[in-house]
Amino acid sequence: MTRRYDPERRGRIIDAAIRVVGAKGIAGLSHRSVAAEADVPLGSTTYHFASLDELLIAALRRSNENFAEVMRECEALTDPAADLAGELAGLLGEYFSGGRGRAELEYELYLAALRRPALRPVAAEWTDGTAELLSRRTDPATARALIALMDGICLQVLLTGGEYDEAYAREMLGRVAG
Amino acid sequence: MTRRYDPERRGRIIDAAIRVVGAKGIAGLSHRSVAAEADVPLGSTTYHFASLDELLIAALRRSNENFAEVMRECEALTDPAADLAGELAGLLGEYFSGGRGRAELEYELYLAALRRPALRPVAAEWTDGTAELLSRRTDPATARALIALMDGICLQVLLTGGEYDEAYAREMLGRVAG
DNA sequence: CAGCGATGCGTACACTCGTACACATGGGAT
DNA sequence: ATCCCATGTGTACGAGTGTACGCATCGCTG
Repeated sequence: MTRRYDPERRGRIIDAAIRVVGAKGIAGLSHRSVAAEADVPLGSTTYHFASLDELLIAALRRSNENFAEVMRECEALTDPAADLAGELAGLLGEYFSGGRGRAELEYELYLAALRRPALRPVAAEWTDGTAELLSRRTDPATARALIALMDGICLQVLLTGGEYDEAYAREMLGRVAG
Repeated sequence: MTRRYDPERRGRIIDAAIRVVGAKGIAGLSHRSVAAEADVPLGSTTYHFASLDELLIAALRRSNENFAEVMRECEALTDPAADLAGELAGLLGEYFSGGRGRAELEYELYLAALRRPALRPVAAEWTDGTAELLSRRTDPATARALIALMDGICLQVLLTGGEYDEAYAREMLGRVAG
């Protein structure tokens, strides 16, 4: 809003919340744990975010922006000559290459919308935004199905503790893309 | 394992846990809330399930059995003449027809494996079992992809608050099935 | 420069939770 | 018949939580 003594404070609290969720999961997220991680007093977190849901909304939105940037950087996605399925499968490969940590964190925030209606609009923003990005290469319905399949593949890896198989992902994404 | 004064007690606690998760989510699951729902004293829940993870494992396993039974009942899944994609899309239609409650509950238990390694083997059991069932109609890789796509479609419905579109699901499942 | 609202800070309270533990009881083994 | 242990019960404690509230401090506004 207007000026603040510490204009960065709100943002630093969001960053701290993301680190806390990454380290301890949403179950470990509390006003106090965030305050400690951000090195601000307890009252400061409750002032900027009246409820934990508000904080989660901000964290999910930032997480979405991070991923969206990764996809925008992938120029090949807009190149009509490139193999769309292969590009997407490669993207997921990079996504998992840095360990499960990042994927776990971002999916945990995303999946939190299941039980928190307040998060659903933000989750929908991400789905719609990504679908629009992919719509430059296919029709909207196919774009949504590609996202669904990517989500499902990631979940199988994350939930069962398996390994990501890029060739398999490429094959199946290719079938959907047609 | 051997005789108990109340041989049903353990089972009743699991049922109560499922009801609690359905009503308040995993976040609302505690030894006390389960004990109240099952109408047993607090000490009884901590005796049968040393940790909440143990209780979640039992609940997820029971939830899996419920869904597996639904799939077994669907004889068309083994009929080589039937349209596999159409059958699966119809199955999901029934799944959502009774409201979001049941799907929310079962997915919440399933997704809990993301942050609880103890649940991953149980989640993997479900994936493997379903894949095996579907393998009577296609190759194993395609079976897994069908499950992934179904998971992704369900998630899009549940996370964004949208409606389930059976025709769309059938079309996309058909592309994967080939 | 005076005042006022936004922002920041510290503390206290009521509540829930997991856990531990002492004790009761019934059933199967010897 | 006796004993032992799995099972069942009640209570207490310490830790952690959300929330509220009073006070401090800064910056804009008039």
